[in-house]
Amino acid sequence: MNQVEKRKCELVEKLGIFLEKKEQLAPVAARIFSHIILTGKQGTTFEDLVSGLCASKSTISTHLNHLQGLKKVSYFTKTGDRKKYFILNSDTMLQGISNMVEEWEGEKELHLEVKEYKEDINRTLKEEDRFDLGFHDSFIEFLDGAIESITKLKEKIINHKH
Amino acid sequence: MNQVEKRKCELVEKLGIFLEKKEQLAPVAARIFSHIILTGKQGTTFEDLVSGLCASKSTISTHLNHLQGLKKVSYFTKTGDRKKYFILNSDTMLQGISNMVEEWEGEKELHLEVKEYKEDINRTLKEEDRFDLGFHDSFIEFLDGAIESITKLKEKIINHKH
DNA sequence: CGTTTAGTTCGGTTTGTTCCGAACTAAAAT
DNA sequence: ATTTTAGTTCGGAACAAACCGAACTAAACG
Repeated sequence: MNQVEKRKCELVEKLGIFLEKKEQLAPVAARIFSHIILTGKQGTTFEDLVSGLCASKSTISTHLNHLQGLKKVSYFTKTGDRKKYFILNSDTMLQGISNMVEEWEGEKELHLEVKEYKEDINRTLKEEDRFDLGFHDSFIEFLDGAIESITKLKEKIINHKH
Repeated sequence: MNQVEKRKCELVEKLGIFLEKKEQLAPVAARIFSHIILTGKQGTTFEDLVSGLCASKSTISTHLNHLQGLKKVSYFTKTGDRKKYFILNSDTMLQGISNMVEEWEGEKELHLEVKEYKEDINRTLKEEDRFDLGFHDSFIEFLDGAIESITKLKEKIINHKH
């Protein structure tokens, strides 16, 4: 293996570990995703993945289908060529951002619910046992800010594409 | 079980699921954490957890020690009382924020590394196969903004405490 | 028609996680 | 002194996840 390939492999592992957590994927699924990200527009074939990741055909098949189901990956074909060339789905980045927004909105809802619960309980407690609620307000404020700024990023990316 | 207890139980489950993902905890560990969060300053005893969460003593013991190891939970005691009263560690919120900052800084590093790799590879590719790099710059910009705004939140919380 | 290519499907093994029960400890209460 | 309280420790059961190999399909090639 040459230097470039080795560097790619290392980056696939590193990015794989990151994506495994962020996207909740199985190890090999995350590596497939990484490999496709780092190969780019030329596309990656099934065989590339089997040999590049040292995994069985069945494992690659299952996880690759899973990634396609999640709309993270798609493929193009070439005339007179039976292979599929897997590439990132064009809106994967936007999808990732939408997921972050959704997560944060869920987190905000939860903060509101917990805060409401604590407020109700506080009425039944004596002064010194009461919950502090300031943290919830600050955190919700922060989440609103984060949601706003990532929504701007989304716009920016959408505009940049045209 | 009365209405208030039932509401608490439901919220423990809901918050538990959230914390399980966010803090990478086992289900019962996340529920213990939730239960302690939702009990507040009065503190939760070992027995409260065993009966409230319907889990064995060994499970509670293991996970509670784990949470203490992570500095998420601590306890106070009362004179003439052998029980420990478990409460949130006072800086758990700040710790959570620090973790977010660290994660985002790691993500930024990774983006820079991937971008650098893509730039190097781009030199060897023909025009139409080259990677688009704009996304990385936009995302890094966003991360910088997010890091800045959560750092401000941290300051705010620290000041609020005095 | 037989063979190759490009995958898919299924059953099973391996590995890892999560929890429990039983036996234990150490201090306090009776 | 023995019982109770408040836990801890260890071995293993039960379940779930991740991966593999073998057998399969379906299209294209020779």
